Amino acid sequence: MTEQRRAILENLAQADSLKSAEETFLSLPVDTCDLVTVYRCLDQFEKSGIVESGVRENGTKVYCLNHGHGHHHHLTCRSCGRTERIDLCMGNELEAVAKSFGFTQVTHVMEVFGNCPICV
Amino acid sequence: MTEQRRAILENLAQADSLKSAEETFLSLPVDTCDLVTVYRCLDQFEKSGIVESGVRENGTKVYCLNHGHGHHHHLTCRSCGRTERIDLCMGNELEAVAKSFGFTQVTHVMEVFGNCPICV
DNA sequence: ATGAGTGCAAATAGTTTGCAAGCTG
DNA sequence: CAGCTTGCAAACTATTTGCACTCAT
Repeated sequence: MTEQRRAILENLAQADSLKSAEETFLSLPVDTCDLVTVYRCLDQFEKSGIVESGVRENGTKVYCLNHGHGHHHHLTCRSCGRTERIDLCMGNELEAVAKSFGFTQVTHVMEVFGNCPICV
Repeated sequence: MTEQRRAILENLAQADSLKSAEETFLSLPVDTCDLVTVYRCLDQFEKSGIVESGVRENGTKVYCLNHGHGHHHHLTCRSCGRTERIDLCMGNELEAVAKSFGFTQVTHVMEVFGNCPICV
């Protein structure tokens, strides 16, 4: 556990919405670490289950801390990026269908987008 | 309706799985058109509702013809790209939740991934 | 002929990799 | 000390943009 990793995790902990690697990097105190390091850390955090990830409409990967609250999804404002947590998920049903096709190691990505009330 | 567009649509019509712009381009007869044209056409087809799009795990955008069968999702093999259609969708529930947060113009992306029986 | 559609080149965004140097345990 | 971690530079992938040219209507 290095200074950089601690900083990244702290940053994510305070975030109220999902952030991309670059956004995380930019919201870190200057010279905390390199952007590449952020990519590498987030990637690793995800693999070890410390953070969860999602995708924006354009494919950008975004991350949030996995507070142990289990699997969930997000509703993201297209315009300001603000996010709300959504607990709806059909993971089990999906897994069942996928298994009926013989697929294994099933995972899914679901992201909901809209324009939040503030952004009209 | 140009020769290029017809070719792209025909190509999509024969495809048995979702394809990215580049994959579509590569499966087209040589010199049918430029890769940029494929991007532009797919983008426009999507806007006019002729095709639907999804995202791969890595964020790549993929497309398939919208046969008028309505909104649906896909189960994609991580390894060979083969896809199966999934009719499960909680679009309405999501929309309801989103609206309760005051969000408008709600859309969602959902993609399911796994390893198909052939690819182990 | 007029505007939509196209090709080519170049720019951009997001992400990954190689490698040498630095820190952590 | 050994190995994981970092920084920097550079490569790469997917996608977008500018602009002049061409084709369909």
